[in-house]
Amino acid sequence: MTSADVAREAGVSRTTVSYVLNDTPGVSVSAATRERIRAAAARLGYAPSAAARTLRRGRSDLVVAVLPDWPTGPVIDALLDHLTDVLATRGLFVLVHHHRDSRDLADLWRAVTPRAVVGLAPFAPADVAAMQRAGIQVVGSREPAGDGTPADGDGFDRSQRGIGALQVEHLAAAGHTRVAVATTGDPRLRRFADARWAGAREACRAGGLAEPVRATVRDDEPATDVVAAWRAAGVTAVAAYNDEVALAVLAGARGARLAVPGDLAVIGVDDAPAARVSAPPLTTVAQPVDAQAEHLAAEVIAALDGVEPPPFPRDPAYVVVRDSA
Amino acid sequence: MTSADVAREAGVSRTTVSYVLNDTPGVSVSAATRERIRAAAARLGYAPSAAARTLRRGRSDLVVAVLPDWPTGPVIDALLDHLTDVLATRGLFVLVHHHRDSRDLADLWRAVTPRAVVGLAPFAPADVAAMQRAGIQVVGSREPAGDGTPADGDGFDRSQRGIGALQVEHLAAAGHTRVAVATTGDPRLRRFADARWAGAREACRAGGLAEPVRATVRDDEPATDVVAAWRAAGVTAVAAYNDEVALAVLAGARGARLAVPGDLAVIGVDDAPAARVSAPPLTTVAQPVDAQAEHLAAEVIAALDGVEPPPFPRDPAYVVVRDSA
DNA sequence: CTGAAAGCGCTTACAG
DNA sequence: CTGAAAGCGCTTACAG
Repeated sequence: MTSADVAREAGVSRTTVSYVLNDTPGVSVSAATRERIRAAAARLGYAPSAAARTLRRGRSDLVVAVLPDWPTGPVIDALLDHLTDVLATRGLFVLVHHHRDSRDLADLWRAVTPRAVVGLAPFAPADVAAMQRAGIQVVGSREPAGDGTPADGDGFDRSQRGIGALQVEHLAAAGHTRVAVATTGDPRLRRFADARWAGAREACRAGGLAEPVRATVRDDEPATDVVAAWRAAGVTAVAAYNDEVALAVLAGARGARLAVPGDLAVIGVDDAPAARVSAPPLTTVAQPVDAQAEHLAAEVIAALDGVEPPPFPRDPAYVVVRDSA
Repeated sequence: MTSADVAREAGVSRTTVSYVLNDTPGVSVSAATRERIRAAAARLGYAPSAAARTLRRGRSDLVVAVLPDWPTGPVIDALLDHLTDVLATRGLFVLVHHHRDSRDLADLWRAVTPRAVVGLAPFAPADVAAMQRAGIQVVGSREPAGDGTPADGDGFDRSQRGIGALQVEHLAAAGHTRVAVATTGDPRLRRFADARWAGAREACRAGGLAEPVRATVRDDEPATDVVAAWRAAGVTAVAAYNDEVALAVLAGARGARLAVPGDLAVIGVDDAPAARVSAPPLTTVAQPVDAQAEHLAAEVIAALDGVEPPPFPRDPAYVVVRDSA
């Protein structure tokens, strides 16, 4: 089923079929002919070949969003949701790929030839260079330098450090001076975890608190032992990597017979639904997902149009105060 | 940068370049020439045009997985993860699309021309027909008939009903006779929710329990009022749509000063990490994700190879007993 | 063992 | 207002 079939069926040339079906501006085709062509296309169930179109035009209508390896969560979901909507208005489709390694990535963009690749996971510099050489717009974060210097350009690390700082500042305002950071053991989230830890340390220093301690806390078992150890070390407040980790800390406090927030204050990140129904309800850091989603979409659009990306929104996170801290 | 450039650089024809770079079987090219071609390709950073290749071959290397609209969760994540791995061994890429409506779907597969489309969300029959007409393999669930007849072919409804039944059977075995179902209000999960409700009713009937009651429970606020109403109606056990809903029921029980499981037993679904750290730890229904992932991948492979799909695994869910029921 | 040529289906200058 | 023709980059019978 090709445009030639439609042309034959409608009694016109492929040229005219293409003009009409693409609404090519600047060509005048009689209303009757247009109607005839559309009817023929519909009757035959004609769908143009994306491959041929892409080959001819030199670009596809696809945008690939590359995610970090699992797990992702509701914030990324919302970002992609919005991106999908915004790009749909330009006739572009967002396809999500779950990233494994670099080899995979190169094969991927070669197999898709997308208009743009949006990275929610950081890309290696070599990957970025290769994609750009192939004419693909690359949006999103570069890998940070190995020396701990934050990656430039996207504000990602600044934003993540801000979250860690916000947690500590909230705890400090309540009078806590010995703070623990409950970090995630998931290696895929390392970059986030490290940035937040850095932010927490900076905030402790800036606020004159003791150097914070850091421990890995699993989200699938009560953190009883860790909580007991913290207690013994004089820790009175915990900044958790996310709400799930915070819930495990809450369970650990129950196990260690500690009152929350009396004996131990706990603050999470994400404002997940479960944070509202825990015992006690969880104080947490929320991110204005809408603003971040707007920003990401704007970045992609800017890249597609070849203009300067908008500035990263400044420290957009805020504390949702409930009962745990 | 085309294969012609590589040919010129290596001093051979495009034919030979194609043979060597694709490892076409049955052609003999001298090792020296092969080496020269590979070196030239590497030096020039040559990547074949996916569009041209797809056009020529008549099929791309892409498989699109269509998800239901948000949210998805860890089970689906694991399914896709495994599918990605398995298909990678055949040189195929899995790209995920988050489905909105039918219009969107048609545009999508036209823009991608994938080898197969895997539906984790149900497809409308017209969509399935159109894709098949375009030579795309369609794997996954059809929309169930409007009259409540389960969709045939994929075992989906049978499996979901089994989950609802399993919850009720566990509660009945503990002596409960008045059971409530806490369902989700999320319209995107309606199909799951309805199937599980049907399974719960069947199990009540089969077990000689009273007809169950059903209420919608949000996962982001304590279900205090609903729990109080159930209590007044003599309900002693709740089968929740998932663990998040179960957590909200737990919070409702706290709010209504009810002991769990003494006054009210609660059972969830998913065995999420949070189920292990709640107060009390949550009894829940787990699904052997690995088996389901195997099955989905096998289904896709079968469709690609044009052979009969393997049978759907039978009632694979099981109860994880903790303290809440 | 290697190359010239056809053709996948489309879009778009160009000619009429 | 409409059509014949070129060409996007690749693969693969076919000829040598």
